[in-house]
Amino acid sequence: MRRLGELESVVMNVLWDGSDSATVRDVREVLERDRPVAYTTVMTVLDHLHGKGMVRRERDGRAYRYQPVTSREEYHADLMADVLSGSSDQAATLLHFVDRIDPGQLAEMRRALAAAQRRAGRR
Amino acid sequence: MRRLGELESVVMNVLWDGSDSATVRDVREVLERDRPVAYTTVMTVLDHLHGKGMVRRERDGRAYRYQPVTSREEYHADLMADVLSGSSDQAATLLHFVDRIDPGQLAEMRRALAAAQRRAGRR
DNA sequence: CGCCAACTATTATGCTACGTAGTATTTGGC
DNA sequence: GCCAAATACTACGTAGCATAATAGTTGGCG
Repeated sequence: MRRLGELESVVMNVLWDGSDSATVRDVREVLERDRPVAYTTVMTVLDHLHGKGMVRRERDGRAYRYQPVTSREEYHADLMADVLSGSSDQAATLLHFVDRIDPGQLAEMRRALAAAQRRAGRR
Repeated sequence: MRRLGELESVVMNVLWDGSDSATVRDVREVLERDRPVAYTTVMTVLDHLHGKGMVRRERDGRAYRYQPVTSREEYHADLMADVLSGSSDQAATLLHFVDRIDPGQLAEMRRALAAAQRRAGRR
């Protein structure tokens, strides 16, 4: 999966934070709260994101409406799975991984595993 | 944590595959099996890796001997932990994550979690 | 039904990281 | 003390990203 640049991440977060699809104008309005940015800059970034398969778009009058292909959490999960699959010793990597994360996250992980097991059992 | 480039990854893998520390010459010899590469190129890359904190080095006569700071698996685990900590909803991310990995890895994860729990209990 | 504001498409420029390597300088051992 | 081998310094090309200007298109209103 392609890595995102700084502005690309910011734009994705705007889309993820928004309740539904957004136009270039919509995204730009949010960005403008922090700093000036040209309409075409936002447009180019959204076009890049579209090229990377991060967003879907559809016509709405003259404009496109953009929306994320995956949720923010799915995206992060994909990234994590990518890293793991790139490891030559996944078992060892997982051991180190659970070593690195704090107890709260460990508990979450146990819960997630239990849920996965339930799903697997039902199948 | 800094991301690695293509050649940087190759060089790290040479170090990780080697049993002990390696000089620029050593690394270059391995790389030359696949393609020609200048001595200074390897040197620069190792210097970059040193700058990124990926390798440690010590003098050995005129040369440096390089060795990885972390194991390959620790590195991958760090990357995964980085991605997770960058997520705003880590519980949801973990849920998706366990959804993405195959049953064998799930079993590994359960084992890793159990080991972590044992360690935590002993403390 | 034609115009124009709004939007997209195209093109361009600067920056940074990386890959690549040449040249200059240092140094350890014979 | 010399010199081969190593490092230090410098440089250049490429690619991705941030940024945006300009050129072209179009949908809806008057």
